[in-house]
Amino acid sequence: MSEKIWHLKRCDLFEKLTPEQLNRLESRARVRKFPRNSPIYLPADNADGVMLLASGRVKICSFTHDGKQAIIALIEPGELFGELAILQAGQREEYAEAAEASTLILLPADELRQMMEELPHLTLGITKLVGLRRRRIERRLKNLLFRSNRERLVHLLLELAEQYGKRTPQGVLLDIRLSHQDLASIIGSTRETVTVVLGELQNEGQLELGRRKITLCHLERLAQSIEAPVPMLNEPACPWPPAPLGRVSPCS
Amino acid sequence: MSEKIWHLKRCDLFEKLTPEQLNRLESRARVRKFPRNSPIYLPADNADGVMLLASGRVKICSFTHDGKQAIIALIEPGELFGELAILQAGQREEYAEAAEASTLILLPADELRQMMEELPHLTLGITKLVGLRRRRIERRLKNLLFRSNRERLVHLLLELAEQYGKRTPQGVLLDIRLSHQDLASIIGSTRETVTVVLGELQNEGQLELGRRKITLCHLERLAQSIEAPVPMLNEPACPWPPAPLGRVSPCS
DNA sequence: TTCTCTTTGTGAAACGGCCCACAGAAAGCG
DNA sequence: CGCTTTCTGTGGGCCGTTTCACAAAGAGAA
Repeated sequence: MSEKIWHLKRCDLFEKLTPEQLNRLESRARVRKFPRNSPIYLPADNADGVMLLASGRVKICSFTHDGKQAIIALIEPGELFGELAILQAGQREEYAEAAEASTLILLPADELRQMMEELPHLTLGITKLVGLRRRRIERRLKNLLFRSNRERLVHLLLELAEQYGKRTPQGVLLDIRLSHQDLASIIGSTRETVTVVLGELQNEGQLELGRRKITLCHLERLAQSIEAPVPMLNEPACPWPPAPLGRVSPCS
Repeated sequence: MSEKIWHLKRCDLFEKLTPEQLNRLESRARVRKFPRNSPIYLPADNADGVMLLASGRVKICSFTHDGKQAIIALIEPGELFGELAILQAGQREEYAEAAEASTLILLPADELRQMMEELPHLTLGITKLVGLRRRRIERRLKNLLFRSNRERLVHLLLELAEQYGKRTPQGVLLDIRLSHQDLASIIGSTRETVTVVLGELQNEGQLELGRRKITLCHLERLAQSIEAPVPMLNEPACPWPPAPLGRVSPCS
């Protein structure tokens, strides 16, 4: 029980709740665990709850008519997902799947709705969350329209760098395990094309490939090549990363 | 002044406000008119207000690196836009342009934020608005990924039918004047390709083309051909600017 | 370790869509 | 009313992507 509360408090949205409110939310929350690659919810399921990811990693996807999957978003621990259930019951248009073994906390939508009535601040927080994600998706839409596969891929890499990038002596390591197929599912391309383009970028010295591992050597050059702003990394430890002491990026 | 209130009350979001609240909002609102094709706001502008479209039609767009424009959304009278300014001041990523001569009401973001603090119901309404649009855009994203130009175009036509379709003896008329270039800007294609695909669809008897005018003859067949649900038309029993008196929709 | 499944790499052929160039038709504007 | 601008229609060459087929290497499990 204290475990649930601990996770709830970790989520920005709930950190300002009073202990009573937290207890109330906690009493109606349920913890569930999902093994790797198992579905968390399907479009056909009734959307009556919001999920808070405690640990693991979740993919939000939707099936295309020809059986491929499109990845809409990736969810990290501490993030909420399936939050549109608050606004509208019924069915979802997407499904969620555990990319890794995951633990999550289920919050009943009706409870949240009720709390939102009483706590304008909470509602505002939810609105911001929804709005932020909308902005993110609008940006993705814009970056998909009219752009070549190469440009889309580079855009994606920069986005991933912003969220998952860790500075290392070799460059910025994308600290998330994605296969080429996953990348293709995000940018709407094919696995082969992604492999080829990544290979090209490696030959150009812009990045280094490993198995399910990518290190960007020249963030600035990459960004420049598609006329995008250089992303600022969101590194957990030190907010604005003064490079590791005594180290200078070895990129020529 | 009563004109402003009249428009405010027509917006679902504000219909539950008390007269005092309405007056308060009204006193800080400003009316502005824009000629056809003039910019309403630009990405560089400070995002300090939300707009309510009173009459006309607005395009929400963003420029691509190579100078093309991507149309993100179309706004109809009675709809709010630029609403993300409530959540986050600063700059927008998109710009708005009057597709026709338009009148709109400017609501200062800080005033709205303040009212939202006091009126959970209003906040909930805004959240729903943002969420609804997010869902719409997620659907578009899904429909763009992995689909051919033809499929994307048909999808768009069906979407437009849902929102702007009017039944006529010949079929469902899309009651919105869009050029082939506009359609291309929405689905991320080229003007020529849109022209060709529309021509093909006409040859197949699926639709009839006029200048900036499209009539879908076989909604069901069209929907079937891309395995999409048949859209149900949202025919305004009482359209926003109430139709001129003595006029009845001529739908058979 | 050994076996199996996933992931990555590569090449050839076919196709779709883009770009460019041009022309007629309709609509707006003075 | 003419004139200009916008919109639509059409064709050909070209480049990027997909598709398919196959192979090797790493990861994970027993």
